[in-house]
Amino acid sequence: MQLNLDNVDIEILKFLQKDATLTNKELAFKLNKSIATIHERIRRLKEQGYIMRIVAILDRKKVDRNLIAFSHVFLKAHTAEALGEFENEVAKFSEVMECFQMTGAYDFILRIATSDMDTYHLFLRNKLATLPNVSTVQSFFVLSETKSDTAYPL
Amino acid sequence: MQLNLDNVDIEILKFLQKDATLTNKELAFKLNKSIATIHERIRRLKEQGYIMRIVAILDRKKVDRNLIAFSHVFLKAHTAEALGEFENEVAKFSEVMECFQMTGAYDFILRIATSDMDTYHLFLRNKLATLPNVSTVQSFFVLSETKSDTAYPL
DNA sequence: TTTGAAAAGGAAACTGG
DNA sequence: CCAGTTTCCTTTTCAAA
Repeated sequence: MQLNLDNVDIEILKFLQKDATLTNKELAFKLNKSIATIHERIRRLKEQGYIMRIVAILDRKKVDRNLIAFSHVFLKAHTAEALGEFENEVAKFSEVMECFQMTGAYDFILRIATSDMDTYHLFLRNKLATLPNVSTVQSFFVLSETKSDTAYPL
Repeated sequence: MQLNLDNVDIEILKFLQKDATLTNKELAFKLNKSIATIHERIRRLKEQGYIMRIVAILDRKKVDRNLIAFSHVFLKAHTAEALGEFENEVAKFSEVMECFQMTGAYDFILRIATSDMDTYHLFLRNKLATLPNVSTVQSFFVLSETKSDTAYPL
């Protein structure tokens, strides 16, 4: 795939993926460009959808999300409606950070963030397992997070 | 767990998790507080580590990371050194976005981002599978991303 | 596209209430 | 915690190359 980006764009994206509080002035200095050029490049990168959003990343342990689980879910029915309804319902649960439909042995992988094992258990029993089409759920729990990166290498 | 945060802090974090380009002035208006108060709250939230960093989230498909795989890795040896060395080596691979040590049937779950299946295959053969202690790798591929959130509910 | 410069607006630091 | 003020810095805009 050919990226529609030159070196300046790529460098800007690399920096902003790590630290989006960098000012245009700081980026201009790092990249030997004018402030106006940096400004225009970032405007285009947002307009064209390369940069989707700028967000604060929180320390999950400080906001009481100590337990991360990966839940592998297998459904009973596999019609388009069944899949779609599961996706809709599961997206409503605040514990669900991510939902992926998968190839292979499972239908979905969910990443669940809760405060502890008790809370996960309640989520599983009272929310996830009550969805009409859920057949089996296999849960894996994170012991430690070795690498956690939101930045794609460019 | 008792959070060390009042309602104003929580509202600020909710907003900044969604959009960190909001100005202090805008937040002050939304929360009916003074600009000075918002400024001081955010300073403390950063200082105390609630806000770890502010980053740009890119559209991965636009930067040629079309394939996401979850790779379940089982190791041969399970000594502290073996685990630690695997973690170190795997963190160096640019394709590895996340690495979790897990409970249950697998030792690690990796989230791998590559441009396509060929590239994943090369990564698996030439990088991951060459690590000395790797016993088995089971790969699951994302067909579609239904929910993808970096914001923890508060 | 890029640039420098000007205009507009926000952040930071401080006051006193 | 807030309103107001001053200073400084950044963003935004624009005409010209």
